Amino acid sequence: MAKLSKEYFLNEDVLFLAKDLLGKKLFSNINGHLTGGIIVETEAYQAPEDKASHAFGNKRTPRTEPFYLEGGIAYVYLCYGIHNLFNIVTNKENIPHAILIRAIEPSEGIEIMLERRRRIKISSDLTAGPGALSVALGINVNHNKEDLTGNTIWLEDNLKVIDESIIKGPRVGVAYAGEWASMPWRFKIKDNHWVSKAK
DNA sequence: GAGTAGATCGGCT
DNA sequence: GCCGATCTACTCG
Repeated sequence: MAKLSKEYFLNEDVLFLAKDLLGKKLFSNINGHLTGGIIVETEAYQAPEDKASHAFGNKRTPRTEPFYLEGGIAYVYLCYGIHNLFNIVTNKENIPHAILIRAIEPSEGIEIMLERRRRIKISSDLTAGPGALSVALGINVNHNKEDLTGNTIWLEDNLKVIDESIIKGPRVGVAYAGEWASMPWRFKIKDNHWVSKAK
């Protein structure tokens, strides 16, 4: 399958991309271990308007720098002091859009992912939720600003998911963002076993 | 099965 | 010094 190109991530419509990424494959090749799966759940963050984004109001701090780079790179940050959350930066330079990958359906390197997650058996929560997914794929804050068209973390074209199979809903864990918290910018594949359990 | 506390630390005020 | 784009384990039933 074809690797997604730089141009793909430069698309100006982050909501389209968040939806379009469903069904595509996310891979990592870290320390010689190939792991990956099909994206089944995403969330779009579109600053500067979006109060739920770290780059709300074009805020610039060392942490938010990746948002302003050209699309096609990773934004990885530490949440709750424990979890590495993996985002894809999109759109042109200086437009702080990003997509949080919330869940994948494991396909490649399942043994490796089980080991990283310290699990014996595969279960539906292996890669469900942004923190869990990063552990399974071996992604951490060292991969911040990583080029997503290279050979460490990349995406590939795969299934086409039709609109009828996509559920839209409000994003998770962003209640502080007021009216922006209720925007239906979370997308997931309907009836998929591998989506996160978050409400 | 549902509900909740605790973990744990960088970023920002 | 406070708190977060979360997960797990543990309780109770």
